[in-house]
Amino acid sequence: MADDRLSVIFAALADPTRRAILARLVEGDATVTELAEPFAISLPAISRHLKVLEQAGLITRSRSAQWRSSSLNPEPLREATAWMERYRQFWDTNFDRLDAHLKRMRTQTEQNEK
Amino acid sequence: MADDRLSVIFAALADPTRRAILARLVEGDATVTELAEPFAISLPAISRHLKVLEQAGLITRSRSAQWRSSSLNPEPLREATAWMERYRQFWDTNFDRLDAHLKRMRTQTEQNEK
DNA sequence: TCGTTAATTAACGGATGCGTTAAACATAGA
DNA sequence: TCTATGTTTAACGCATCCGTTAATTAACGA
Repeated sequence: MADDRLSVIFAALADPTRRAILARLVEGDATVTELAEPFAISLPAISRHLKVLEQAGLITRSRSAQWRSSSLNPEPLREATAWMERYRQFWDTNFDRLDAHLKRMRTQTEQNEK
Repeated sequence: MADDRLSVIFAALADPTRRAILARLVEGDATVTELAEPFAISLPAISRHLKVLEQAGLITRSRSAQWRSSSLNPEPLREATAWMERYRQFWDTNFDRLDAHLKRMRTQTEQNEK
């Protein structure tokens, strides 16, 4: 896999188990065992998923005694959506209104600066 | 890779060459050869990337004589952003979507003007 | 029909992804 | 210190991804 940041983020999201883990973390921090509970896969597998999420910056982890707590850090999702926003005009008709509005504002600003 | 729709979409986006192809298609439909031109990889490799994008629904293809034209279909991006939107409240405390969008657009515009 | 152009498919190699089980590590606590 | 608990690392198997080159398919056009 390419190691640029966006690729790492999208790759992390391309697994349903990892997306489910993120969804679970919305409800609050959780330990590895807690996160593993809903899934029919081994603990080491979950551990690896968490590593992937951590490397993508989607979670941060803290240790307290022998427990490793994961917490959600959705900032990378902002980057990912920012990338996709560039395509919004192709599916979102509201964008046209917004874009027109923006253009008007810019024109206005430019005139003000003259 | 899991074969659910979101996984397929995110996996398709997890490659910089494929994202570059999508970016190129914003400017209009293109043939395989045209799409391959900026890259230092072989035509068959591009052909496979296009297949991945097509299976993710991100492009549609038409044939005219011996040319296969690709055109952008960003609908899957809407699905992907829809999934991510559920996390927006965690990164955008102001939650002023319009404002954020305008800010992004302005930045982009400024960069384009440089 | 033959040659040219456009694109895909076939066959292969190497890297990575995702799962497993077994072993190791880290900490708490009797 | 010994044991239990939580988690990670090691080692492996198998599937998939991503690239290559060579061969094949498809359509045009002299």
